[in-house]
Amino acid sequence: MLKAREQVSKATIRRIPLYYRAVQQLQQQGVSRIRSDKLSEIVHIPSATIRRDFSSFGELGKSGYGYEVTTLVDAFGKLLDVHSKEAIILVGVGGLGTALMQNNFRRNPDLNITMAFDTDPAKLGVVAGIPVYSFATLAAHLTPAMHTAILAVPSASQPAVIHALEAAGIDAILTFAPKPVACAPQTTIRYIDLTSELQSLLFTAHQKVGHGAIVR
Amino acid sequence: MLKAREQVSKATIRRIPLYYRAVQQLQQQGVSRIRSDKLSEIVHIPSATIRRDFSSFGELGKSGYGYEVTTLVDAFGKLLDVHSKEAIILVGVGGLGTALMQNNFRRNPDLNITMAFDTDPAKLGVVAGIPVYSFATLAAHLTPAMHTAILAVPSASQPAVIHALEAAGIDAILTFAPKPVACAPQTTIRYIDLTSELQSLLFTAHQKVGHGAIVR
DNA sequence: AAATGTTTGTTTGCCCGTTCACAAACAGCG
DNA sequence: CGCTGTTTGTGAACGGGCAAACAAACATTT
Repeated sequence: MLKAREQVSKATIRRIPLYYRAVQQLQQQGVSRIRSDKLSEIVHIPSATIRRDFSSFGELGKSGYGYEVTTLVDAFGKLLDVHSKEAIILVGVGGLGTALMQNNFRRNPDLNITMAFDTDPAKLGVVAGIPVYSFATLAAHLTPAMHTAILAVPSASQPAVIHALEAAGIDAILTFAPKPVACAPQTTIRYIDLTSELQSLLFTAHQKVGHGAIVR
Repeated sequence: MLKAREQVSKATIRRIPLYYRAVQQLQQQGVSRIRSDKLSEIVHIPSATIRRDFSSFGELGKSGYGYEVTTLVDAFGKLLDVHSKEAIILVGVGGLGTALMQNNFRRNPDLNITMAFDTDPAKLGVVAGIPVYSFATLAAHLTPAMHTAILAVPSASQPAVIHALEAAGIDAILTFAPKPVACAPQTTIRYIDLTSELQSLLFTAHQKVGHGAIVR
């Protein structure tokens, strides 16, 4: 059913979570089968792209019929390693960090921030049911199974934090600090820079007067 | 000096804020000139790409010399319309919305959330110095100069909110709700979906064991 | 069981963005 | 002022992802 993982294009990878969410909702609504052109209206992605994406994971559908929703949910769930109870650590318990802890990916019960760290002694304790430890005790609290971190720290301290995380075995990092940083080759970093996003949004909005656009 | 705005590639647009931040820092550090290969080490973007990006705004540099930092700061500042005091409205004063208000793009003094809206009467008042009004009074509080909004509302209510915003003259929207939505043609929407970002990060991190990657 | 209509998976061509590589242009210096 | 070394800007090749189109495959109906 599922192809061996050859090379899946980065663009496709970024769309998997969208697909997964959509078919999950369909399943909850009691829909048992779906065609690519109908799904296209839901996720706003061309049906040709959808079929090409799906086909890169094997033959999930049937001609003249469509896709079984259950099949898709299972396939994407396996791909995304849902139900593997990913334990995520958070570094930086400021305004943004606190908001993330309160939210804690409620939508996905298997993605959980399990502990947080900060250098400010005033921040230590428990926030939204999650313990906050001193950043100095990072290595002592990490288990070998933890390899994912979210960073909500000031840009200035980011390089040092990333260095410490790598030393502690973290190899997947999502950060909100805009400072580009050199990292170890096995580390994957995803930057989310809110100010940049906003500025480039404003630029395109001003540029194309009269033509709207959805920017992904 | 500055080219008339022809077509600037979307990829380039997304990099402008990075460049702007980098050259601003250089200026603060007293650096007066910079070469493309040196800048490449700072922003982690190939020097060829940097030169091509810069050249799409005119001839900003001098052969055998490099770029005058002042020239770059001016050019990117003009491009991004810095100092135009963009007034931004926020809809949804939950955990994430509150964090955004506290932060309020402090790094950029000309990007400001000036007012917020929520449907919950308990949320009304003032948060971080910013007034929070009832969402029902949206149209009454907006001025014609306001055309940018940030959404931190539940997915379910997003379509209705976007519809109301468009009716009130908003045409640039940054949203944190993952639900894809149909919008008017003149509206530009940028989605930031934290769960999706995290899931695709985990997928690539698991996929490429032994090969790291910086995902932008 | 055959005929018909529908939908997938894939092929093909296209477009955008990145990278390479080099000629032209300029700074620095003797 | 001419010479040398350096760096830009860009033409050309490359690669990846996207949209269209179609043959093959399956469901459905008679």
